[in-house]
Amino acid sequence: MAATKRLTQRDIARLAGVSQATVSLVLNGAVSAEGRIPQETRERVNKAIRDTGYVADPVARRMAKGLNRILGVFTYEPAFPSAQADFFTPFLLGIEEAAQELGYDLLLLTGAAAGAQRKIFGNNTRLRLADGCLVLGRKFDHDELTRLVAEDYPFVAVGRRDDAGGPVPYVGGDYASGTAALVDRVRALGHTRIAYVGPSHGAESTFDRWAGFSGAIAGLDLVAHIPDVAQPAAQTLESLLASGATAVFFIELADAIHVETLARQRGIAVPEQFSIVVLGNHIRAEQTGRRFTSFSIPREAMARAATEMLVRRVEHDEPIQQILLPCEPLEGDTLGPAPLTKPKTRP
Amino acid sequence: MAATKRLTQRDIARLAGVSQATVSLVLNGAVSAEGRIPQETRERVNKAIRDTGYVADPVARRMAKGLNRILGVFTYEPAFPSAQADFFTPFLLGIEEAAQELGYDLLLLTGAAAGAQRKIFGNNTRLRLADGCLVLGRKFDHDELTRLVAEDYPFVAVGRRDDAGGPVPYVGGDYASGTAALVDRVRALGHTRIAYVGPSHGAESTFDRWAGFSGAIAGLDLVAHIPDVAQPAAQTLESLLASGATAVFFIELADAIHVETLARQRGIAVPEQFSIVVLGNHIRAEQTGRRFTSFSIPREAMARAATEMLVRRVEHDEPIQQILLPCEPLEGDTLGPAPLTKPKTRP
DNA sequence: ATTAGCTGGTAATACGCATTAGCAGTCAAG
DNA sequence: CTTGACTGCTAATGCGTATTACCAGCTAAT
Repeated sequence: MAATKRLTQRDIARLAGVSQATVSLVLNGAVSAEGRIPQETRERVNKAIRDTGYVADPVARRMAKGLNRILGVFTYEPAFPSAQADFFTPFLLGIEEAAQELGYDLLLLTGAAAGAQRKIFGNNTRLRLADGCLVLGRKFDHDELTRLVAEDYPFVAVGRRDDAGGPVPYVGGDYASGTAALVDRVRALGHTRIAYVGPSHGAESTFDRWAGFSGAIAGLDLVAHIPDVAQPAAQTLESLLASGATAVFFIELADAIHVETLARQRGIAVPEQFSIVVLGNHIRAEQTGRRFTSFSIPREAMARAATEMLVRRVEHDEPIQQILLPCEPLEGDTLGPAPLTKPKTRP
Repeated sequence: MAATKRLTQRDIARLAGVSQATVSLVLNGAVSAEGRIPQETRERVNKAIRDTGYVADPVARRMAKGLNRILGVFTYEPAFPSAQADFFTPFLLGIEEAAQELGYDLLLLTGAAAGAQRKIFGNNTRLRLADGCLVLGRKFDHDELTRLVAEDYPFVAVGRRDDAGGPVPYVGGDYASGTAALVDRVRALGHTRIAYVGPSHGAESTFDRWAGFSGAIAGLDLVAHIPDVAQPAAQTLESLLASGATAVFFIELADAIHVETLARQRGIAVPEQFSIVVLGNHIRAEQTGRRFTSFSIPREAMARAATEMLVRRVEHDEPIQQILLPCEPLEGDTLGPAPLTKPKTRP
């Protein structure tokens, strides 16, 4: 149980009867000194390495070279609590897979919590430990983003982000097109009076949905827009019915569930009398027993793409890119043809 | 958009009109030079730091001091795929929380995958980047464990582990006692003929359950032991019924679910005619609609304790410890009093 | 015999920080 | 006015690696 002293290249060098520099050269394939070191010497060095089980200290490596094949992962909310888990898990999965394939390790920046809201720039920002960083979260801190951009530290956001003193590199989901496609579908099914439940501004993801929506509703009547998401379902349902809408777009799955449940209780058939569309898929939606018509968010693919983009940025200094992945429509069973008689409008 | 060159202490020193050493001293609270640096100088340095947003490079820090407040997390299987997620998530949650409280960041060692099975010791072990490491997984590689122990690298296993050329530091669940307590409960309910479905050896967790089981069944008849877990439920159920057992212990929740479902289909009431006990709780068990009698596995607490132990080991060179946390019984509704007439034994 | 070119290496240095030894200046005591 | 203690700071060094510049020894060409 002899406390094995840390092995260094110097130790290997001594064993192999060469210099530390030679060990390093052998270790690194030494392109610049390709034919320089004969097979025999390599053998001796490699033998010493094998015998001792030496591995280069990654810290020193990074010190010397400036890179360490580590990607930071910053989440604006703790990643694992079950409340968040459903949100982050697919992203983390994609990141982990891509990182593994690319030979990178992941540094979870959990330490830098400043009160309730997490901060990238705490006193002790360890961000720099990593070669680059992926940033996730529902809501970003704009000032921090600005600073990240300004410092031109290599990072990639998962999810589209507005400019922050410059373009932000990201991989997001094309919510706007996804939403627009659903609008088209609704139109094709004969609906003319539609409603929208959810804010039209706020986070980028919210904004994009509204943008896609409002850009696609030509020829349709937006008879109700209920921006307040938190209000009771009964009230929402009342407003919707009163408006004469036959198809409603929800930003929040939760709202859709409440309203649908309530509608069913009141004997209003979905989608026969009333169609519901949710703007984005959500894990655990199946539990409700109802498969809402919506579009898919390719979370895993987004994360993978973001990771790969980050690595390209780190390794090849690739310029900033912004990518939106398509969000395919999900059939579901809450969108049907427009009813011939509008519900409750002609008593 | 001037590409901000990486700031170093030398830059700060220049700005504050002091030496790099002074900056470092100010930065580190400098116990040894407590009163040595006057407030005024500190102010100047701190101002420069504030103005520039300087943060010390953790790599250099680690280089110089040997520690960097990073904990490695090695999982023998990918952590986030949903199949595994249910297994790892509670652990990761506990680790993340504890790490955050203790001011550590987490390094996910994903990179060193060698084929299907992950390896701690790849060519390029990055393990040492962290101050210490937590090791998780259903199945450990014994040789790697041996090596970890031999190198006396600070690590802690989550889950009990057999000696590997020396005691392995771990925080585990006390499956043996948890199992024994369930056996006692079964006995107290009047059962005399019992069965066990699952192997008696293999991973430590399996072994412990069997050990707890076989050590507690004095006075009971073990009328069936079906070590093969993968066989069809019908066959298992046949064997169990044929044996005349009135209470069955399952290692695998999945088996229990299949058998219970089948039993119900055949009109055999659980637990009236037939009691089922599962050795350990499992996330997502609720989805089956049946709450199986079992014991809880305090995964989050285990992970927290392991993290704290690791930090003590790193910071204070604490000697190796082995801790088992109690697994409390879970009432459930699949364990009842022994039936007066054994099912199907007297046709 | 001198030079040029090649082979097989090595010495030296940088990376950014922590830490230790020690230096110049001041002030009080002797 | 010398000594000693103290104050406020800095120079120097080490951590383990990657990399560059360079050197010794040899051969082949001039």
